[in-house]
Amino acid sequence: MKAYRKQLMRVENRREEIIKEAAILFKERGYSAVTMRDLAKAMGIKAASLYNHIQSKQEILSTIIISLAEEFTNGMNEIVKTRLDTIQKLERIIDLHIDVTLRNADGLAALNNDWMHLEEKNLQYFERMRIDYEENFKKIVRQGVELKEIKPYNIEIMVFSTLSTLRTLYLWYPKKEKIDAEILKKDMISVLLKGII
Amino acid sequence: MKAYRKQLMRVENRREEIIKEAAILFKERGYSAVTMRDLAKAMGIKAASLYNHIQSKQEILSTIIISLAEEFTNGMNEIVKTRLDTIQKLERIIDLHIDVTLRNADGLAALNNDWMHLEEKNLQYFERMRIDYEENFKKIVRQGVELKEIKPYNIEIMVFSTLSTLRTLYLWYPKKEKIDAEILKKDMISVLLKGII
DNA sequence: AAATAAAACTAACAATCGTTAGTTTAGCAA
DNA sequence: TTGCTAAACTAACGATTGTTAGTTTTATTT
Repeated sequence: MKAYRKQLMRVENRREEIIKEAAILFKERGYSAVTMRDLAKAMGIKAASLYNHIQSKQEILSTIIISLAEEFTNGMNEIVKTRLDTIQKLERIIDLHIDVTLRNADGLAALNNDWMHLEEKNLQYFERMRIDYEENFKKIVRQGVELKEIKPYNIEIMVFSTLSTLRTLYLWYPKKEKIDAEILKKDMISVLLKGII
Repeated sequence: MKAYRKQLMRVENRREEIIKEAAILFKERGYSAVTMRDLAKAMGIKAASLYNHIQSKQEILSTIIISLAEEFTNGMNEIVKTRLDTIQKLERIIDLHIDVTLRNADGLAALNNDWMHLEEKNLQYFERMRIDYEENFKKIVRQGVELKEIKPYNIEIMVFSTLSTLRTLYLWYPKKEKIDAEILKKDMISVLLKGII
C-alpha cells in the first residue's frame, strides 16, 4: 500500500510538472504554436516520453483551463450565497481574482486566450461556466444600483470594465511581484471601485 | 495611366479583403491555428491563389498589427503634445481606443494576442511602440498625481487598470453595438475615471 | 478581335505536426 | 541478485503545414 502510494505520487508529480511547464509555454506562445516537441525539450525529454504521463495535448489544455474555471465558479457561488452588501461582494470578487492569479498566472493565460481550442464537450462546459459567472457578476452590480450602493451607469460597462481588468491581471502581476499582495488588493479595490480622480 | 490605377486598385482591394478576412479568423482562433487553406476557403478560393495578392502569412499578420500599433502611437503622441489638463488627456486616450476599436475590432484581437508571432524586426518595432505608449500613459498619470488632479494611488495599478480595460474593448464592443458610440464614450470615461461607487 | 495581364487553378514539395509501437534503461521491492 | 515497473528512448506513421511552379481561366485594353 505504501509502495502503491509512492509510485502513484511520483507519476502524479511528473504529470503536474508537465502541465505546469505547458502552461508557461502556452502563456508565451499560445496553445497552437506550442508543439509537443517544444514541451518535451523544455522538460528535457523526447516528445514520445510525454505520453507516459498524459493522454494528449488536448488533455493538457483542458486540465489547465477547466480546473481554473471551476475555481472561479466555486468562488463566485460562495460570494453569491453570502449576505454581504454589494461593495463587500465586489471586494470579495477582486480578492478571488487576485488570489487565483497569484497562485496560477500561467494557467490564466491559457484560460483567457486558448479556451476556444477546447474540444466540444469541455468547450461547452467552459462556456456555460463563463456565462454563469458573468451573469452572477451583473446580478450583484444590478442589485447594487437598485440599492443605491452603486452609481446608475450602464451595468454592462461597469461589469465589463472591472472584469477585463481582473481577467488581465495575470499579464501584469508577474512583472511587479515586488508589490505586496495585500497592498495590491487594497489599491486595486480603490481604483476599480472609487476611480482615480 | 487610368488603366494602371484601376488595375492597381483592384489588386489592392483584393489584398485588403484577404487581410480583413484574416483578421476575423485570427480573432476567432488565433494566428497559429488559422491555416492558409482556412483563409482561402473563407475567401472562396484555393490556398495557392492567395499568393497572387500577399507574400506570406507573416506579411498578413504584420500588416494588421503594425498599422494599428502606429495608429495608437501617433494618437498618443498627439495627445502628449497638447496643453490639455490631465483629465482631458485621459479622456482623449479613452476616445482614441474607442475610435480604433470601432473601426477595426478584429485587427485589435491580433494585436493583443498574436503580436508575439511577429518576426524579429517587426517584433522589436512593435515592442518599442508598446513600451513608449505605456511610458507616455504613465507620465500623464504621474503628472496628474503631482498636480493633484489624480488620487495618489500606485501609478502602475491605475495605468494597468485603465489600459487593460481599453485594450480589451474589442472583445466586448461587437456584442453590444446597439450602444451608441458617444454614450459608450461618456459612460466609459465616468466609470474609468470616477469609479462606480 | 487580338493581345495582355490579373487571378484563379492543379499538383506537388519539404518540413513539421500529434501520436503510436516497440525497445531500452533505471530504480525499487522481493 | 532477480523481477517488476515506471519512464525514458528510437523510429516511424499519416496528416497537415506554408509555399512554389507551372497552367488555365477570366477580365480588361488596345
